[in-house]
Amino acid sequence: MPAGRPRKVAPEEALEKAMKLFWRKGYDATSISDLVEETGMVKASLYKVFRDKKGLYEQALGHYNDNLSVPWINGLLQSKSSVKETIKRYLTDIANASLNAERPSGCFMVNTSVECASTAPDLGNLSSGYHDIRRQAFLKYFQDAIQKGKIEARYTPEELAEFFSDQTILLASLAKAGADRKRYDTYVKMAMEILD
Amino acid sequence: MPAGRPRKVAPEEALEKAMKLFWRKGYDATSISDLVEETGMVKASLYKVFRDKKGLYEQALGHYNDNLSVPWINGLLQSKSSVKETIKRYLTDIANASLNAERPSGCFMVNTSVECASTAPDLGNLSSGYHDIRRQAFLKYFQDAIQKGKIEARYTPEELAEFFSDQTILLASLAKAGADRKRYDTYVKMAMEILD
DNA sequence: ACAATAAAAGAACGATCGGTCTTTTATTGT
DNA sequence: ACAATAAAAGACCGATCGTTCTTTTATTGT
Repeated sequence: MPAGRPRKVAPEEALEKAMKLFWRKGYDATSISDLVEETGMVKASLYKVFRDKKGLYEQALGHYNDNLSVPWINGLLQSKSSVKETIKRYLTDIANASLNAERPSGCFMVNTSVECASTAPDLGNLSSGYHDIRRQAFLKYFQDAIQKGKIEARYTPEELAEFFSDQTILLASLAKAGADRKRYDTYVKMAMEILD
Repeated sequence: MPAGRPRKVAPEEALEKAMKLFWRKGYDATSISDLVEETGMVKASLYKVFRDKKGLYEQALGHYNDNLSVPWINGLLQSKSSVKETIKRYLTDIANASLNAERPSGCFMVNTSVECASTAPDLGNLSSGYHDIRRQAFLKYFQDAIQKGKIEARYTPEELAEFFSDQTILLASLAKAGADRKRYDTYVKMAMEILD
């Protein structure tokens, strides 16, 4: 342990809580005071550790990608089920998460793209990069599936990756637009038709 | 003309300009000063005419619905082309609009849902209502199309309305997530498959 | 015990926020 | 000409914004 007064809150914990707050409220509507209250970390330390509000947001978004988005997709990639079952699971998992009132609604990456694309282009671009990572994971999955003959190649892997990766954006936004379980079920059923 | 000093800016013009600014920048990131500068209307008059910031936003969103969303869908309803052509036109029109750098990106209603659903629930609910109007228009269209035998009824009108109305949300968000023309084309081609 | 270290605690910064109020100016009806 | 009207013009409000600074306190190494 280094010299000096010990931290009240570990940076990792603070980042986790900041992520959830930004995810729920967005960039502009979340104030530094909100973040101090939520994380329990004192204001000066927030600036010391995370540089400034934008720095904290960037790290929160990276934390979301590393701890939620990427593991989620890796779960997909490693599934031993059929392609249809795997993709359907992915879509319904998003639906379930979106309808879970405990969680912040939507996807942090989508929220960022929509809110920040015009007003904070660097945050928008950062988010676009994470969208690309998700699409690349889908691409890898479909390339493998087609190569192994698990699905017939009616579309290229690139097309399938584009389509299903993009469904993440839609499903994440649906709850915010007022959709309930029934509307989610209808939508997922129809989107799955692309694999029939 | 009533007594008193005449308006520098007509309320209708101010509303139009306020709408575009809110649409582009969002609720929180748009300040009253921004609105004064953009509309040319003095601050006191903005408050006199539109009550407050939220009142102006509500009216701007209504203006968007009445002047952009509803006419757009009415154009759809009155199309004499085939269902597939009509729907494809609707989707590609959104893609074109989204890729047009002149326009604010995305759909004002979607932006509102995503930004405000958690932090300003009344604005979120207002937006949900307009989403419902759009879905109802699609419902009417597909009910009519199926009744007249213009498409085979593989899905109920409700399901088709849900699916294609929801594509609006996705397509509007795609540009914000960094999509280019090619990705739009791929996506639209695949979404159209639901009508094959 | 004591210097060095580093975070907590919280005061303080100028800028801007949404919103109101007073004063001036332009118009209409008489 | 002149009272009535209503918007323009802009000063002004307290609160809050993001950010920095100083002071106090808790810890480590000697």
